Amino acid sequence: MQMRHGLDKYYTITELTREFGVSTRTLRFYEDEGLIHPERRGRTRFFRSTDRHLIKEILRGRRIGFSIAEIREIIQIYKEPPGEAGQLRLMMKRLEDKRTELIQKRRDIEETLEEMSNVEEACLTRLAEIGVGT
Amino acid sequence: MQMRHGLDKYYTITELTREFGVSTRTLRFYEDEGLIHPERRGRTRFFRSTDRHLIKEILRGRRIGFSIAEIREIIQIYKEPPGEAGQLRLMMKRLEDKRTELIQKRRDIEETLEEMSNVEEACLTRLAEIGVGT
DNA sequence: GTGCGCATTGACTTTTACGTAAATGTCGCT
DNA sequence: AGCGACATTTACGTAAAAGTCAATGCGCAC
Repeated sequence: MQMRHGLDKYYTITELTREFGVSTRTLRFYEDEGLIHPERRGRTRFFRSTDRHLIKEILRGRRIGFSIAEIREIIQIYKEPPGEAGQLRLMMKRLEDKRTELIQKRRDIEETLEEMSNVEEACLTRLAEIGVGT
Repeated sequence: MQMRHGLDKYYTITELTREFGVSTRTLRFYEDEGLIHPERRGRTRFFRSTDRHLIKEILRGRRIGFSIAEIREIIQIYKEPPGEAGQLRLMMKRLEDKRTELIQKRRDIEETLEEMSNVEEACLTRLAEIGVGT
């Protein structure tokens, strides 16, 4: 009995680099790091939609400021959630820590966005002043 | 005529490292990078409250993911907003870009927080299952 | 089959943001 | 004057995340 998933689209490496605005080096790097596992035909990589999805998540993690190690860990959790109670509890504690960190980060962003609005307004005012004299 | 600000508190480097949970190396590094300018008595640094405030902002920028160069630039803007119209317009464009980036980042964080909630819930369910058998 | 262009690989390099170690200075106390 | 506790300076180290470069391979259009 064979799994059949022939209808999944294949993506080439350059397609994905274009879609996500990253270099081929980056995607190969992620593969080296064990984050994605594109198939091969000869030496050429063929990416499944699952890889594409993973890449999306990796990039999101990157934007948030997660390290490769952290991202790998997260992916691992999705692939095989820990079964043992101690492991589970440990994981939940770390989740809690991460959550705190992210909430702080969100607050930081919000404060910064507000300040940026102020600066922008000041700029507009200043521009208007100058503009009058022009 | 002399400016008098004798009542400002001085902070030692270790006070600040303790308050902010960073190393002395980090604060000296920020000074080397021209982000802060503590005074000196002999070779010893004495930090004013303005430095302390700056450090707070620097660390916030760091948490958000700004590079030292970006942080320096932001500080610069606060110190002397550009006077010329072209400069102003350029700055506003870059502000706009940054804003977009930050908003994306905030969305990333929110998505991640949601997913974390899901994972956490799954963990709890799993724990309950195991717990029953224990 | 030859040339073209994209792919791949491996090795080396770079940048950022500090860490770390060693040697030396400084200050208050006794 | 000497001690201990911090501070400073200089210089080298390092980890993460790619960038860059050179050599080579593969497929296919002509």
